[in-house]
Amino acid sequence: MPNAEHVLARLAAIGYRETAPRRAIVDLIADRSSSFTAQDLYEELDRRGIGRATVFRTLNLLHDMGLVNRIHTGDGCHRYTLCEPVHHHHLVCNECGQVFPLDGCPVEKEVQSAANAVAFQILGHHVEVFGLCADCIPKA
Amino acid sequence: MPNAEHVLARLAAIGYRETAPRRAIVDLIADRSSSFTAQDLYEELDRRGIGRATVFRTLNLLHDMGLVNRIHTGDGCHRYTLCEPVHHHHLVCNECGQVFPLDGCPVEKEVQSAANAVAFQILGHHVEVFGLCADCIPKA
DNA sequence: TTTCATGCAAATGATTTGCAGTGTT
DNA sequence: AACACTGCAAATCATTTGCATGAAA
Repeated sequence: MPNAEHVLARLAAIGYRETAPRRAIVDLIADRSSSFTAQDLYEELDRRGIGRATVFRTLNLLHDMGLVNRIHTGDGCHRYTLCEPVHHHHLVCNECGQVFPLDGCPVEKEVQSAANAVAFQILGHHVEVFGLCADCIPKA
Repeated sequence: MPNAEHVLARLAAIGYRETAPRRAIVDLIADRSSSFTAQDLYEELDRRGIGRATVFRTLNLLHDMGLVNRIHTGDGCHRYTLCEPVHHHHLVCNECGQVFPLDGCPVEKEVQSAANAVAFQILGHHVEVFGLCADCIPKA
């Protein structure tokens, strides 16, 4: 669970500048225990004068560096989580966005033999498991 | 591998009308061996006077009925495949969109115990494995 | 003839981009 | 002083929606 300072340090190490907006965004992300959307962050940051574009740009930067995880939901937008750069997936609650990490990856080995059979070179994969967390089951 | 007539019949059975645009769309889909986007279909169908909205509406209908599979790619839009309504996933080529079905599902059992541990109710999941097919490896 | 489906164009919503000004190094 | 970074607004892109017309039952 990388904290805000750690993330900023990583950025600086690669030559990115430590700016106030980036710090604000990373701080905000570090506080979240569950997943969030770009819009969630923007609603907070808009008041502080930080633009939408900066939110998206920073999120992309963090994602490219492997510091945040991008979750492909079905509803048109993405959710993000701040997490360790170890390959894993999540259970994602449809209602509140809370995430529960899954240990290991059920896909990698299982699929490799099928790929070999057709000479397919696997470059990556997405797995998203969605449903309702214990808190939200009553509401539905 | 459901053919066009079969799909139309399924629609009719539930009370949907058999219209010329729907027939054209389903025919076009049935001809594709690989995956396609809504845009792919629209480029063909536009000439025949079929509107973009109808393409999306029909694709949604077919997807809701489980007659096409929706693939969540990273690049902002969806890909679709016509396939049997049995739960499975695919290898998807980043270059040409060709798909290779995977037998079985590596996720369902593997993840259930983790879900039970936190009283999470699984409603569904996405799995997309992407990479390069044998034909496209040389190009990259 | 009643109801569903269509095409069109405008609306939406998430994300990106151009650009001139600003803050970091 | 260079140049990366920012906010803003306009631009994209995929997809949806409102509405009046046209076709299927």
